[in-house]
Amino acid sequence: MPKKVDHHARRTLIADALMRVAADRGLEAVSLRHVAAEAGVSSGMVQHYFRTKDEMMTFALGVVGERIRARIERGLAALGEASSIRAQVRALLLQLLPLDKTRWAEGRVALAFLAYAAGRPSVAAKPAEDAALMREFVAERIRTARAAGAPGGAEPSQAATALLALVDGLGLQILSEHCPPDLAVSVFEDRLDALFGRE
Amino acid sequence: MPKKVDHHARRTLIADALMRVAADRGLEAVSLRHVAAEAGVSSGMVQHYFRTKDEMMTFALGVVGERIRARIERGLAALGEASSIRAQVRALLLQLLPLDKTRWAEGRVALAFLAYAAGRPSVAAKPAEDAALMREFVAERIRTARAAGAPGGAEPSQAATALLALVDGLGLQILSEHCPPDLAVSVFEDRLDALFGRE
DNA sequence: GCTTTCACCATGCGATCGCATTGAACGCGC
DNA sequence: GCGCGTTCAATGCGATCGCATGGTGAAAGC
Repeated sequence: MPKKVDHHARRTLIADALMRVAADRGLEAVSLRHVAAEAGVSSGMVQHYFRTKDEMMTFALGVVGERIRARIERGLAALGEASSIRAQVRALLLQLLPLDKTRWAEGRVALAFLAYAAGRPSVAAKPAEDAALMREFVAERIRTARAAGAPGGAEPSQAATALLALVDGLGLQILSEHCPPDLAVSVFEDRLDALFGRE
Repeated sequence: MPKKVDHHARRTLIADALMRVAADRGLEAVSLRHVAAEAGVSSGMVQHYFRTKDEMMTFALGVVGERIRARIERGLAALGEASSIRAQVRALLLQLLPLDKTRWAEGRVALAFLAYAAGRPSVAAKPAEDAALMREFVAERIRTARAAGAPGGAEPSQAATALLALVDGLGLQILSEHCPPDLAVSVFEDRLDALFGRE
């Protein structure tokens, strides 16, 4: 075999450029040529690693998902062993809020992709699956917290849906600048208090 | 003056076509030609009523906002005079959830516009203003409900932000099919119960 | 009746799009 | 050292884009 090249690394490099373009010029500015220019490579090379634009988009969407997943995992790991359920759920969902520059840009891209994926079921499948897993995770935590004496309320899976929706909504408000980040966090913490008790 | 034509009606006709295209083929399929074809007019006419594509987009966005506003007003009016505060807030926010075909399509368009308006401050200004008004409306209702004995909680304006965010998030989940509409409604009603008491 | 004014259409320009094609450069197995 | 397959750059095709242009037809004003 000739020239050994790390395919995945190259694809990720290109996907990064795509996200940079999408974050500060909008998804409609994402074209093979623009992405190639942003990545500092030829457009021929982009085509070499992604046969179609859709393939490139889908891959980039996957990268965003993977980044978020990794950040969540890191956040949970940084919590240590004997952390409270509230702290775990808090750590998980806080990673979904666009509170710093990185996550803000990522949120912008995610929003653009959300609109892009609407009506492309094959593209939306993976994120939907991730969301379902997350809901189940949160629901499970609520169940065990309730068993340990946390105040009751709606059905756990329903409460999880509500909490996820609240976080999504807060993220949206931050991205569209309808709400300062710290207000969003405080709203989020209030809801956490109601579910798991104040700490 | 020659031929009298209702400018606003023509523009609305075109905006309607734009929304139909955006709803079922995505915002990136919105072009002067496609919109014109969908509206059954020549592309020259579209250009006659909108000097630039951006002007057309902005107008269409305004139409969506106006539709939502009108629907809210109708919903509130249908409530009659002596309706409870809970019923008023419920009527307002229920109009924001994409519960039927019409509102679902509208939600899709709104989502696409949200991504479009990101990074176009002049486009995003009007929706931001509307959102602020709505938050103030809800906050005010919460204040008067509290004065009349409703259970306390977070600061009214903060509670309003939370409720708005929840509705936004639920809308998102419905649009991306992460959550069936009736579950979203039930989640929403639970939150209403917590704020204003069950009825 | 002639001009003016507005509504509308047809055409096309320059740019950009996604993508296919072609071929050169390069490192490996033989 | 020679063929071979991978990597990547160059080029161009056909389609489509936003938009400018110039023209036509019809109603209103004098």
